[in-house]
Amino acid sequence: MSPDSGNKTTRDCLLEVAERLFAQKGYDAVSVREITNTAKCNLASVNYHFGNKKTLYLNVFRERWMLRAQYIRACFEENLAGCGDTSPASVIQSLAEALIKGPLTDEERLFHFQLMIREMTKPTEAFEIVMEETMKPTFEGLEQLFQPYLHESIDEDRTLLNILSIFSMVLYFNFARLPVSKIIGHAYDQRFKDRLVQHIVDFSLSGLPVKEIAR
Amino acid sequence: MSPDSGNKTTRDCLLEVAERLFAQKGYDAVSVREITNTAKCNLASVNYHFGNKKTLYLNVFRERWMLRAQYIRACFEENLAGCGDTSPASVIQSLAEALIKGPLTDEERLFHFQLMIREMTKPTEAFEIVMEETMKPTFEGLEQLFQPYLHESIDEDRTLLNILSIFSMVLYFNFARLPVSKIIGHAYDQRFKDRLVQHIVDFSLSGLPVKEIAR
DNA sequence: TTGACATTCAAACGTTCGTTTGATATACGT
DNA sequence: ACGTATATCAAACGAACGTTTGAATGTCAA
Repeated sequence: MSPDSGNKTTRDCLLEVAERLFAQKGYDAVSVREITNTAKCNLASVNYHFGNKKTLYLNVFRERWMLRAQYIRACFEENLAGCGDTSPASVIQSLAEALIKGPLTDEERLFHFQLMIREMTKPTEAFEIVMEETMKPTFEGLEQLFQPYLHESIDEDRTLLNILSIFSMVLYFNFARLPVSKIIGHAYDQRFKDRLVQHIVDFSLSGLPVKEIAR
Repeated sequence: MSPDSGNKTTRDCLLEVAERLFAQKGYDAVSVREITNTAKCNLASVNYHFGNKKTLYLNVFRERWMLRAQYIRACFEENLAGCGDTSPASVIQSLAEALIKGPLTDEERLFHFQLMIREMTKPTEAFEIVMEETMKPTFEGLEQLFQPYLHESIDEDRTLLNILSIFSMVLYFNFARLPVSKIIGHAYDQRFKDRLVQHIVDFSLSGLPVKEIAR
């Protein structure tokens, strides 16, 4: 018997289903039975293919989450190359587009950032993967890109805070779609995403659009 | 037998312990036994005082989370009154200080935002409390405060996006202390919090501190 | 002192959990 | 055709779960 529909292996099918469920509900709220029932395979297959539930969760990050992170990064670099320059405006635009519109489906993007948020609020072993192999390298790259354009008086710490601020916006608008929709008052559709990217670029470059120089 | 130490009632003690554990681990990762053991009271007391585990969780929001939200709001209004004006700079400064340094202890603040994040990633009935009774009124108030200072061409939606962006920073720097510390490379102490408030104000008003007018 | 009520307690309830087992089915080199 | 390795299966394991029970304790007005 093949798992689920299609020609995927049981192992891959388990990873796929597990990612969705872990992202939606969190590790503890998902049972092995729910995973194997959804994947239409036997209860024991989780332990057969991954040893235990915890290792399955870890492999979701190793084999699926990391892959998506690489897609996003590749998309960012492609976007940036298409800009012709590496000005802060181009960098932020490329980054926001890769993260908000990017190469992933809406569903994948939601899962990706939900898993990320879960690891940040209650870190497990997967946190190291997210942190060391994705965030740190990305942030260091951004730091290098921004550095030549920032005032000389800006030290490394302040640059990092700036990057973290941009990141916090992207993160928030990705995982908190429900509250964002509630506040804004309309759907999280393609038009809104375009607007969001533009907003993130504008805000990151200029902050609030205030009238006077009360800055 | 009184629960825990001190003169608190069993009920209050349960709420206090439950808030801490739910914030740290999430609803499903905390058992009723862990709560009652930590609170040094009987296993059955959760069901006696609250009916069931879910209602206890809900009451953590009703009786504790809402209270803290009110403290923070009061602190914000106090800060703003002390500024003498309601310019965006004063508003953001007052808001950031109330949320980052504020009237709560570091621990309380962490729990507060962890619970908030959990409701945003996987909303339960408590989400309505967070959203309707706290976030929406706050955001509407901020909108009113910012409106007169923003360019006439800025519509309501863009103002809300600006507010959400400021909020996303505050939220992120509050709940993601671990990754922030890892990225920045030093502790989340008082000095850092001062610096954080200053950064949030600066970034919200001006965005990235770029050299030229590449804006 | 008594009776009524509120609270705490140890023990048990039935259910679900993650994991293990041993039998069975399938695939493939020899 | 055979033997071995790989994969799936139904069934069961003990442990932990949320909840219930009924007796024991404390409190206080009458």
